Amino acid sequence: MRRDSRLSRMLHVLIHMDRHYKRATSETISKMLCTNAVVVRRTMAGLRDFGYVRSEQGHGGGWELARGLDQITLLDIYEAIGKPPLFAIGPSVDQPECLVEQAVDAKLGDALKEAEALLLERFRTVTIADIAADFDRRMPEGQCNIHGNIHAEQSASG
Amino acid sequence: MRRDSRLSRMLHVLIHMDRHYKRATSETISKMLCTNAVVVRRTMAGLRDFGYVRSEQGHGGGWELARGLDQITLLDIYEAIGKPPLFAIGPSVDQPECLVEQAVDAKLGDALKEAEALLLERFRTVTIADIAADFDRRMPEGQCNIHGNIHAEQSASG
DNA sequence: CCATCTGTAACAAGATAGGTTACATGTCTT
DNA sequence: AAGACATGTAACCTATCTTGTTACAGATGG
Ligand code: FES
Ligand code: FES
Repeated sequence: MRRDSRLSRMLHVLIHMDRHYKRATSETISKMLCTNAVVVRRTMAGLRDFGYVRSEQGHGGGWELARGLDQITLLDIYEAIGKPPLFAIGPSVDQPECLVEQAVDAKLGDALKEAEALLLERFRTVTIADIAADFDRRMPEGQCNIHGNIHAEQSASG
Repeated sequence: MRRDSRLSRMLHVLIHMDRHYKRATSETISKMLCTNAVVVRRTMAGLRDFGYVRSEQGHGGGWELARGLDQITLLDIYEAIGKPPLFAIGPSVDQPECLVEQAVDAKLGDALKEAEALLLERFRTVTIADIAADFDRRMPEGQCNIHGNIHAEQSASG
């Protein structure tokens, strides 16, 4: 597989949980994300450990939000999924002996650090509620009907 | 392997070619980069196609610079190696139907685009000569002795 | 007890950079 | 012309990482 999509996926599911579900099972979430329930548990385990969601086992269990979307930033989720590497390029060795390579990696590292700082600053200042507000602008009715069957089934049982 | 190191490697070798060699074979370069001669040819083929280096076959052949290091930017080399993806994170699907996911990817994409623009701007404004100047500050004698045997052998024959 | 969940280990699949082997082609020396 | 030397390139393997899948243990409530 190519690029790590865990951050995007977790933002997606958190907004759906806030808007459409009180509580959702890994199975339900896996259908939204077009993936497997084990992948959902694996990824959301980090969010649970950081206190952004709660999980309950057994009959009637599942996942639910532990705080409001305005209290969670993109940076929070990025850290909760384990701070995966942001960049796909980098030096070939960690501690090069060659002074030329040291100079190359230093200059390249400066540019990467600047870009990383900018990216993480954006992550820090954007809450998931901000993204949900963008969703509201795209769909004023507040209802996304692509997986309407799942939503209906849940809101009937919830 | 983890992160694409072709940009770093090409910058490294171009500076060595400017400072220590008139002409270098793929074999010699592969020893500098601790890799294989075929990998060197494969990667430098892009630089040749863009006119930054020349290659000559046959006896006495090899690679040489086609222009001064002050005439080559990091962006030039990044493009010459085929513009590999810069980021290791991204959305899970290209054209999501779900409006929530569209909002997530749009917001995430904005942050990534900003960081990418900054990174490419740095690449555009830094020449390889700038990096070589940093090398001079680290090693005023202008000689890196780690692979001194290779350098000596080349400057004797060259 | 049993159905329903999460938690987790173990392994397979898919993608990509990099390493390796093999061979064709071009070029200089003798 | 012969042979050494060097690039050009295809083909295949390896390493690593995210994701997908199967299997099973443990918790929970009817
Ligand atoms: S995932 Fe958004 S409506 Fe189904
Ligand atoms: S690679 Fe820099 S001295 Fe050998």
